Amino acid sequence: MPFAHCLFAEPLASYLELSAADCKLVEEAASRNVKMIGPRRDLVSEGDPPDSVKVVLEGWVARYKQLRNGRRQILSLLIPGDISDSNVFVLDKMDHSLGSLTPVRYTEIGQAEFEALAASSPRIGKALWWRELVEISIQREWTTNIGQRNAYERIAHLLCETYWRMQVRGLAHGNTCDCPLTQTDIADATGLTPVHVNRTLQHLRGDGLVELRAKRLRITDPKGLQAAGMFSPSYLHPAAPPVAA
Amino acid sequence: MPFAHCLFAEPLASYLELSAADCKLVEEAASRNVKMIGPRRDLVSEGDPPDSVKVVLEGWVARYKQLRNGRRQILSLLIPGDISDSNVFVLDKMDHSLGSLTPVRYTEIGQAEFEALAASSPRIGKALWWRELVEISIQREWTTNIGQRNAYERIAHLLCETYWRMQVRGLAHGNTCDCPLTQTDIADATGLTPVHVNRTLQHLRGDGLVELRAKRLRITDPKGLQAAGMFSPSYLHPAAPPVAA
DNA sequence: CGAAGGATTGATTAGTCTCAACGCAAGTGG
DNA sequence: CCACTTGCGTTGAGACTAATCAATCCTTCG
Repeated sequence: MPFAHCLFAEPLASYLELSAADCKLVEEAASRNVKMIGPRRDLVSEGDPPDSVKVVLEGWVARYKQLRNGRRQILSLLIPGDISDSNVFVLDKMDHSLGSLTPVRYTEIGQAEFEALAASSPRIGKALWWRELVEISIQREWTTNIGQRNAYERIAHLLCETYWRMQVRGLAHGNTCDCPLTQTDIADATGLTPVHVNRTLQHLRGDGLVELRAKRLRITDPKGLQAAGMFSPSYLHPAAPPVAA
Repeated sequence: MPFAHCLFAEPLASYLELSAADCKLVEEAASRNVKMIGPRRDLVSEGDPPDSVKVVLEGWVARYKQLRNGRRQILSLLIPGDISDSNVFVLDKMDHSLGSLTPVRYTEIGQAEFEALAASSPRIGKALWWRELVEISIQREWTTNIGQRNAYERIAHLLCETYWRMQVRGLAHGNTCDCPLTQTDIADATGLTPVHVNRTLQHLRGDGLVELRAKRLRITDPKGLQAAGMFSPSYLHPAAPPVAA
């Protein structure tokens, strides 16, 4: 299944030069147990015992926490090719949920299979650690984004990061890419109100930096947007091409 | 060196029942290359190539990012027994810094030694993954804290978490523990201003929940503070005793 | 004793939230 | 094929949280 190969094995391979044999192992693991789910549904809910690692093949997934007072925080976005936490098995239960933003096609890899995969080659094991470190690195950047930047900067940063990640996966075309986020999603990801997100997006649009309409993101001024969001991609630790400038 | 044992090996051991032999390995790794550093100095700076894993033996360390506009975000706090990221070696360079808040005694474990340790026993490897997952879990909670809670709740949550972690390590006495954070540190950790932190602490104190004076934290109303901060320790995935109530 | 860092206070302003309404487009059922 | 529904985006007015600026106080320490 070339699709699974392209999106799961390749990001790992690009960093670590996995051997053809390694790639085959990864590819197989990611094509064994493919599932589909509709939009706005939980793949895993808080409290569930973690029983498998998920690999997103198609569509977007949000990692989020729901608070008792009704508010929710989106913690991260999983785009095609992303993996939910490696080795979650060592935890007793999920402290957050994974929910689809779109219809999603994904793979589940069980504990035994995952551990076999991780142990099958030192390079694969290392690649999985790398993915995990990049994930925590992104999480730290989000903490910083919400803690230190104002609405305008936050949203600019989020959109920059999103476009950048899509583009590294080969999912961008020119200055545009899919982006199924609603303004409410953006609000939940940035710690703002939907109303304020709306006004801020208008502001960004008015400044000629980005447009976000009909589930598509178009970056009209890449340099400007990066500057506005104080975005510097080093925290993504990419073995990757620079953004189209 | 029983101290290193107690603070580094034991947290791992408590979760995974490391064998005596495993403990010895961990203990040895953590006592080989001990260093000291004064307060308010960087152990590692952004941009440095990561060459070792650090284990905090004594004192507090903050993981932080410095922004160009002068603001800084404290990303997490390392208390005695904590490790900086396992396997950082797979990254090209640090995207944040580690700075001491107090005089700190710590250990550096180089790449070869660390990898040997991780591979020396499946239980140790698993324990290191567990630590890493707990760390990312805490980071997610911080994102949520800053994104969704107001100043009063944020600070209550931070102090709850801090006390809880200290107490799990055996570093609390009754309802008090050391806490070298200045109000400016708390501000940088919660995305607030020092001035507002000051007023909010007065508020918390006035409500009889906590006191923070002379580098000591005293929780005067544990239940109340947990409620105020919406604190529930499940995200710490503790194999641990409940907080003194 | 003087210096310096940290804590505290006051007055003012800015950024963001809240509440409430309305618009628009796509999908659905009669 | 049209009327209704529903989800999402947009707008306005007013309230409030937290930021800013600036000064003073307290404590610790050399």
